[in-house]
Amino acid sequence: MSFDAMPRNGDGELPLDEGAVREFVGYNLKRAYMVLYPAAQAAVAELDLRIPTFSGLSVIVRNPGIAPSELAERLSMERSNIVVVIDELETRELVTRTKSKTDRRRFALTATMRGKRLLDKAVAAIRRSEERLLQRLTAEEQAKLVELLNKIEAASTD
Amino acid sequence: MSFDAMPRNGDGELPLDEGAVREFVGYNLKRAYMVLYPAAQAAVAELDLRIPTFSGLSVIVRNPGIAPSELAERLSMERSNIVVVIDELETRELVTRTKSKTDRRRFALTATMRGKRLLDKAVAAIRRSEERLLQRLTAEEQAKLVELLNKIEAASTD
DNA sequence: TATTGTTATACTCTATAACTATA
DNA sequence: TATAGTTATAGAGTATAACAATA
Repeated sequence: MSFDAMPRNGDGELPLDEGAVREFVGYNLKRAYMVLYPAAQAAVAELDLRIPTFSGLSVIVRNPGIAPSELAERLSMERSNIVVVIDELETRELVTRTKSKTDRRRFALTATMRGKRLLDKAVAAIRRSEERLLQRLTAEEQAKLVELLNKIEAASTD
Repeated sequence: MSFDAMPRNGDGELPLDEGAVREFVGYNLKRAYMVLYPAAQAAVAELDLRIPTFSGLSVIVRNPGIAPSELAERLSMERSNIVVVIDELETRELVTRTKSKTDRRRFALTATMRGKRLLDKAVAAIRRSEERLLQRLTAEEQAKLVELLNKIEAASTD
């Protein structure tokens, strides 16, 4: 059984149908992402960070000596775009770039104390943002959500 | 109890830590989105459609006579960007733009038979794409995922 | 030859400002 | 005065191509 769409009178009185897009997981994913992303963006903007720069810093802090190409792969970013991120971090003295001794093509990236401290602030800011926006989800639901999202991510290598 | 990050030797032998970004729902959301989105993009590209254009068509088909501004609100897009979408759809004769009689500022958008047929093909193409990428999720898991995503989306009005 | 870092450039989606015609 | 559609433009994130230095 099916229903034909009802013609509209142009006055906006009838409720709008969502359209076929709603059937897709990808669309629902995007709509949720568009809630969390701008909020996280605003949170780190107060610390003069962009999201890609924050992400880069967060990986460098946990992996002292990491090379730009490794960082790029870890974040699924292009090397050319990672360069810009590292430039930002180095200019602000949040990260140091030192030449590798074993392979002189490479750089070793290390977070400064200042970088670590700023990361802590940024993490706290995004946490506050997500806490507010994820209020309707229990801790179990949030864990389940991440689990399901990670299954999709893992499917990319199939 | 905590562990200090282990310094790297620069040869890429040690496994890389994910970084603090992984704790955030937003990051996991993005990673999953970056799997589904390019796949959907490739699917509709075979029909010479962009994702925003496909989305617009899908809403117009289900809401004959809808106005551009209503379409923009339904898809959370700017009116200025919706104009481009409608231009594409009208040029390809997938949608007709006719002046409203009750309010001459408005247009009534209606999908042509050709538009409806193309939408069916596009929907089928994205379905195939998602079926492949969501294989690791049961139907119940997919439903649960959408439910949780929609809770996040609903939080944007809090 | 292949890889690392780099630069320059282009592309997509999204956002903002200003204009016109109608209301 | 407010709204609908429109145009032009800018922004952010991402992607591609080419190059020098090094392996």
